[in-house]
Amino acid sequence: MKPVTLREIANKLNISITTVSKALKDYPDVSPKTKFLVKELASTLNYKPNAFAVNLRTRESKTIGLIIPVIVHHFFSNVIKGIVAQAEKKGYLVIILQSNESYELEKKQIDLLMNQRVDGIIISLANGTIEYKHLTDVIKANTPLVMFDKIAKIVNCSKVIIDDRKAAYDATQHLIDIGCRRIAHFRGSLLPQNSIDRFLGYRKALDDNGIKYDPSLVYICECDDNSFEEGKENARLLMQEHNDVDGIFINTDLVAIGAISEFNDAGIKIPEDIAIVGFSNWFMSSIISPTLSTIDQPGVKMGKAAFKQLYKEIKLKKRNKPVEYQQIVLKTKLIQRDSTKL
Amino acid sequence: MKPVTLREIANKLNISITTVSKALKDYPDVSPKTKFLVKELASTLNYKPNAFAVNLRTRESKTIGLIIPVIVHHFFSNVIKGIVAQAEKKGYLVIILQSNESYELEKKQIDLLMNQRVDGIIISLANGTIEYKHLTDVIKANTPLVMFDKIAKIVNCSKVIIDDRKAAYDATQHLIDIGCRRIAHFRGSLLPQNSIDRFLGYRKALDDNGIKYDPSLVYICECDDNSFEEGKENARLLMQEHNDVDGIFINTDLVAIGAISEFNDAGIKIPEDIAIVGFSNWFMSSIISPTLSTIDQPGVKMGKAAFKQLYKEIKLKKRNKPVEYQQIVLKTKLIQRDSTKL
DNA sequence: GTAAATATCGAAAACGTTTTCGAAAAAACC
DNA sequence: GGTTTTTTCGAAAACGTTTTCGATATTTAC
Repeated sequence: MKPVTLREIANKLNISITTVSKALKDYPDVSPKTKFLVKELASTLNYKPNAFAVNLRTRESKTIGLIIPVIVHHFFSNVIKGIVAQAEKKGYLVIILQSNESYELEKKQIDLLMNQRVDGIIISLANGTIEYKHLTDVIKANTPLVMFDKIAKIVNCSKVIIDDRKAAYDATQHLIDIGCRRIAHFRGSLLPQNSIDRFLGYRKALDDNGIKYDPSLVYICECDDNSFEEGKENARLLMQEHNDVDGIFINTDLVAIGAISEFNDAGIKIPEDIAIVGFSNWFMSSIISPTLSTIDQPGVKMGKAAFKQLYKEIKLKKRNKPVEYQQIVLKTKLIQRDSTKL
Repeated sequence: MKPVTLREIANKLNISITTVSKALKDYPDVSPKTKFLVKELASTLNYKPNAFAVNLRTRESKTIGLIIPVIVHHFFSNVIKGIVAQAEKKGYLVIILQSNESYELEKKQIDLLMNQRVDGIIISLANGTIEYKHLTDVIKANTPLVMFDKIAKIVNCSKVIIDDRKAAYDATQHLIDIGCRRIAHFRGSLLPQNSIDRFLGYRKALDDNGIKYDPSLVYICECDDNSFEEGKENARLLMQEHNDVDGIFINTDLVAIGAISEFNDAGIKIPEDIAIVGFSNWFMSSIISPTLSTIDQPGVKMGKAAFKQLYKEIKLKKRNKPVEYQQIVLKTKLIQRDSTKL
């Protein structure tokens, strides 16, 4: 009933706890014979070391924390998948928390994870996060921290991202290439770095093609959730305010899909009347009608890369070696589908 | 740098560790004055108890394990969301593992969680799971276990499910109500209980309406993953083998969406030529064209219910009280959309 | 045969907490 | 004032492991 301990094994073999422990870990100062006996008995008794005791002693929890804004998003659940898979390979468990895009919750969760003495933390910031003290505190406490996707440039730690600016540039250039000249942009929330970068990429593409930037064509949403509804709402506004727009670059696929749905209902033809490019390559985008052109953002790969970097830093820290923070930039690619096939 | 311990607080105040510990936990045998001093110092030093030490002593980890077949599924990520949210309310953390529908992995992961001494486990079985020893072992070890969605009827523990049989009956009856007479069924994998139940519901509805059951209209997929591709493949087969079918009840929305996509490509009209009902109410189903009629399966609610039950059992176990296992059945409802609007 | 080197073991401290139990001090009672 | 009760504290054991270091026992060297 109760889990087996070293003591029990020691008692049954009439040897000390010390020797049992050493035998199991192949210390050189225990004879082959006792090693054999110990290992055999341990396996028949199905001995499993008590993780708490080990952790207390070694100050390693073999556990990492992951904080993401929302779980129910194709991109994020892919990242989770990548992280969990990679972590398991290295014998690490992952504690997942959802910040719900709330700065306050995010702070509390960081606290929780630190109290749990996780070996490292991977995080994608909430849109509402404007201060970074809780993050620098993690670094000060010497706990490895890796940020991905929604990062804070100012915080000094490793990051796994895509080149949002370039991706947005590509998306906008694509719209221009197929003949769009009045191009709107749904940029979502104002704050997060990737929202900013995508906006800048959009603007740069306009500039480089001699198209005048019109601020009234940029739709911001303070709603903090990049939702389907946001897409519908923005599309409605756009139809009222600008009936001359012939292309839109939209921050996130889900929002783009909301817009498509609204345009479909309103009888506006995609791509003939308005061409649309989304962002992230949600699975959904390939089955909506018309199918949505988008930027492929490799979620699983990002998750794996983030864990790998974290793992590296955990190991370095253990050996008291200096770590140098990496900025890992993953490749994206434009996927053309029907929403931009003129 | 190093985390603060009870000892440090004790030293600074010139009192014993015991008293510090008691003061922080409001034991009655410490004076209000020292309580005040201790608490004040603890908060200025930002003292946080070492979770390992606490756990080692109290044999409570305040952590639960969650094993699900796939994270990147709308239904499952909603369940995760429900569990994580509810757990956080009670101060519990969730370790999430993905079995990838593999029995072997599932076994290993149960082992991992047990070694971590989690306080309880919530699981949705892999399709490949045919033996249940790893699960009964959990129960034997006196660790609360709650199964949801994909359960094993034979295992004696609490379960959170929907009435798959009734839901499937409703879906099939709906097809009959709108005039379908040759109704196929894509049942997915053979093994899991809900696949069986949905099939039985389908069959019962046929029986009750005097429609002869034709085994050749039931499409099984051994591919173990309920995918979009499975839907396309089955749709192709169906078109070759049975051009008289006028309705399909499909095990999962994602598969249904694959089928819709294939039918769309083949120029088969939905619902005029074939009406379709899916299962689960993925978000995607409301935006595909035609929109998909389906059974709403409340993921977040299931997650919350599962955690609540687990929590109850953890508390009961702690007080050495007997627990009685619950079978919680959540309500589903049919959502009619365009794929069955004749 | 003695000295030195090696092989094998175990006692004990430590990780940071919680809780039992007894002791000392203070207060209450007669 | 002496006894009892109450308040307040701390020593110590315990949770299960890891690791240091010293103690035997055995082998090797001469």
